[in-house]
Amino acid sequence: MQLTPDSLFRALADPTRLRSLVLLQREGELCVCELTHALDIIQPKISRHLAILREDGIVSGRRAGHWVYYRLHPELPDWAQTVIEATTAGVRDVAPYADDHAVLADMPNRPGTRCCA
Amino acid sequence: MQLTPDSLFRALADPTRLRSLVLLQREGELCVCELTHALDIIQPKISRHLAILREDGIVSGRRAGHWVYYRLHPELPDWAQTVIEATTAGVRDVAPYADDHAVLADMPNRPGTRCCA
DNA sequence: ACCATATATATGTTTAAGCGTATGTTTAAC
DNA sequence: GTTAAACATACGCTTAAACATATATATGGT
Repeated sequence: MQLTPDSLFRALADPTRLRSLVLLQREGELCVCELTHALDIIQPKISRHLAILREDGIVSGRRAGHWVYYRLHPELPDWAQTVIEATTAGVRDVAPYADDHAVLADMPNRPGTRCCA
Repeated sequence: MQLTPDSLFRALADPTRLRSLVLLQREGELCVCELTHALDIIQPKISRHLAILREDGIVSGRRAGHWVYYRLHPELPDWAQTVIEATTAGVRDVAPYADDHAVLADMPNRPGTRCCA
């Protein structure tokens, strides 16, 4: 199934999905609980939006123990990658995207991080 | 007033607006009747969508006699220009964007064109 | 002044999309 | 096999956005 411009832009049109994608572009891979924390949005809402992005082929998820990690879909068409990159570059320093990144960096007990350096 | 990612992507999420913007990116400037013809969409619908794009600062219009010509807004932020350029490049050859372009090229009596070479 | 053409807006209706809450599923620890 | 944590889905509701049709506002020609 091919990603159409229509479905990509409909996906990007929702603030929760856009913030998630910008964060994924910056971080590479994040689990649901990290997104939930960073965006301060309740878990079912994050999950539902990730499901939409997954169905459109915009992100892919992998399970690892308790956690499910999401990333931008590795086979995104070039133009779509460019769109997401350009947007991320353009909004790095503005609200709420900058704050999402900062809040994530301060998150305690992130899975996958060693507890002691 | 600044263009936010939210408003740009909400704008791009509608097929009529996306097709119009792709065509404007390719052609530079078009009047309402050219868009109406190229997309085969009734005039009030085109006008309403152009009004939305205008209010968001995504396009600008100028009147010239009977006609109103629209173009991408000259002061679009870089990231937004990149988004529109990348999308246009990615969809040039796929439906319905390629057809829109072809239909426009075949349009008889386009305003602004000389009737004889 | 009147008419035709091009474009804009207004109105009422329909459709879709997001939301919160509640519940289901998967995994690992014990 | 029971429990708890992480994640996913289902349901009913509400809101917003697109639509078609009708009408209003330029503008230029006569």
